[in-house]
Amino acid sequence: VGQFLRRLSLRSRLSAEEQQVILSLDGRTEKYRAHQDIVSPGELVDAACLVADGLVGRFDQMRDGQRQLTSFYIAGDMCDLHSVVAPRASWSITAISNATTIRVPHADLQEVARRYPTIAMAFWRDDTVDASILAKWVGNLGRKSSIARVAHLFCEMAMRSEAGGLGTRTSFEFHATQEQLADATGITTVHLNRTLQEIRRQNLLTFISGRVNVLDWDGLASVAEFDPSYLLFDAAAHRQPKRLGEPQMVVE
Amino acid sequence: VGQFLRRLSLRSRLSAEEQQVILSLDGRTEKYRAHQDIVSPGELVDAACLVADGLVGRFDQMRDGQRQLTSFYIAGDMCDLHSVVAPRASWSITAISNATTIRVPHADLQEVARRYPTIAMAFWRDDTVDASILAKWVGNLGRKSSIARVAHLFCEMAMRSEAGGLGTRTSFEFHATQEQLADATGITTVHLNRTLQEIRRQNLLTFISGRVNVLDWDGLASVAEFDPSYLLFDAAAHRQPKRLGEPQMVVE
DNA sequence: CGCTTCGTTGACGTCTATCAATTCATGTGG
DNA sequence: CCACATGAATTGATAGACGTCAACGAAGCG
Repeated sequence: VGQFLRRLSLRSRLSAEEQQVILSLDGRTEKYRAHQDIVSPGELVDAACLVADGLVGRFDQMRDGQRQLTSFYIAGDMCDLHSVVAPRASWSITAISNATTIRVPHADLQEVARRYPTIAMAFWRDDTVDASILAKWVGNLGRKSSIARVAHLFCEMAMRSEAGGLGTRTSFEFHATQEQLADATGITTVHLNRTLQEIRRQNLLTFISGRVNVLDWDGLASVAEFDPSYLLFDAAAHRQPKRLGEPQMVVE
Repeated sequence: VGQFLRRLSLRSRLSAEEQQVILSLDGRTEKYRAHQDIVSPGELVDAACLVADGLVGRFDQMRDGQRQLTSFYIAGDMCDLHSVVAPRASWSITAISNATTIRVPHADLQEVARRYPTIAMAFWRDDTVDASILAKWVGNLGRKSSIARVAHLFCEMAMRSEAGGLGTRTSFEFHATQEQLADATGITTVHLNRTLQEIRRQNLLTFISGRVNVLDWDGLASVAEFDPSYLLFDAAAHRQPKRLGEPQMVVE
C-alpha cells in the first residue's frame, strides 16, 4: 500500500494526515498466475484491485476471440480505481505475468474519499491519467505504424517503471509475451515478432526474457514520437485549494 | 447548464440541494466555427468547457500532421471535466461543427466538489465514462475492420444522442465531415468514403448533410459488435453512501 | 523425456493507404 | 442571376503494410 501512496503522490500533494489515511487502507491479498483472469465483464465488483507485484492488464475481447489489451498496470497501480464509481465491470482484467494483488474494499475507498476531499481529487486525478493514456493509445492505434506503436509502448512502460521506482527508463522489467504485446499494439503475433526484429536491427533496445534494455533512448523516442507529457508526471503543481492565478493563454 | 445536470443525472443520483448547486454553475459563453481550435496542447486552462450546442472533439496530432480524433462531445457534455484535476492540457479540443460552449471556472467546480462529496463522485464517474469510451475505442481501432469501426461510431453517437435527449437512436444529428469521421476511425478519407458506401449498400443507414437515419439498427449493431454497457447508462444504481451488500461473483 | 508454451520463419493474400482527378454543393460578389 | 472560389464527396489505378496459414525450433516444467 505504501507503493500506492507513492504513486498518488507523484501527481497529488497530500497532507501528513491524508497520507496516514491512505496507508491505513488494506485488503485481501491474492495471487494469480500468468493468463489468469481477475475480473470478467458484467461482474459486480466490491473492491478495487491494487497491484502489489507483477504485471496486470485490462482488455477487451471481440466476438471471434481476438483480444485487445487496453492498459498495463505495474506494482503500485490501482488497476480499477474507477470501479469505485462504476462497480459494474464492462472490462476484463487479467494477470499478464504472475501477479499479486490487494483487493481494497470500495466501502473503505468511498469512506475515505467522502471524508477527505483532497483524497477524492487525488483518486479522480489518477483515473484521469488512465484516461489520458488511453487517449494516447487511440492516437497510436489509429495513426501510427506498427514499429512506432511498439516503440511507444516501450517508452511508456519505461517512464512509468522509472517513476514507480521499479527500474530506470533504460533498464526495467516487462514480463509480457510477444502475443500480449501484439494484443496491446493491435497487430498479430507474427508481425510483432518481425517488428521487434526491426527494432533490434536499429539497435534501439533488447528485450530478453522479460527485461528491457534500451540502447538508444532518443532513437526509440523518436521512432515512437514519444512525448511523456500525457503521463502527467510534472503535474505536481496542483492540489491545494485556491492557488490559481498564473496568467494563462486564452484562445480566440 | 440544465443539460449538464441532466447528463450527470443519467449516471448519478443527486439530491435536490446538489441539483441546485449544479444549476448555479455558470460561465462565459463562447461561439466557435467548425474546424476552429478551442484548446491546444500545453495550454494551462482555468475553466472546463461545457458544450451548449454543436459538436466538439478532442484529438491528437502526429508529427506529419495526421490527426486522430479521440472523443466526440455533444450538447450537455462537459468535454474536459478532467481538466479540473489536470489543468495542463496534453490534448487538443476543436469545434467539429459550429459550436457554442460555456467555460465554467475550475475554481467553482472545485469548490462544489469539495463541499459536496456526492457531486465530486458524480464528476469522477462522468470522467470514468469518458475513459470507458476511450478503452472501447482502443479495442475498435486495434482489432476491428473499418466497416465495424464506422458502424460502431454511429451506434455510439446514436445511443448518446438519444440518452441526451437530442434525438432517437435511429434519427439524430451528427455534423461531422467524412474527413473528421476518418480521423475518428483511424482510416483515410478515401477509405471512409468507400466504407460508407458499403454501409449504405447494406441498407444499414443513411447519412446526409449531418443527419443520420438508421434503417436497420440490429444489423448495424451486429456489424459493429456494439454492446452499449460500456456507456454505463444503467449504472443509476449507484450513489447513496452505504448501499452495498448484494452478493457478487468472486473470481478465483 | 514428452508436453506445453513461446518464439521464429516463409509464402502468399488482402485490406487499406496513396496519388491524382473529377464531380458536387455551397456561398459570395459583381 | 451568373461567375467563380472553396470545401466536401467521389472515383480509379496502383502500392505497400500487415494479416493469414502452416510449419518448425527453443525453452521451461512436471
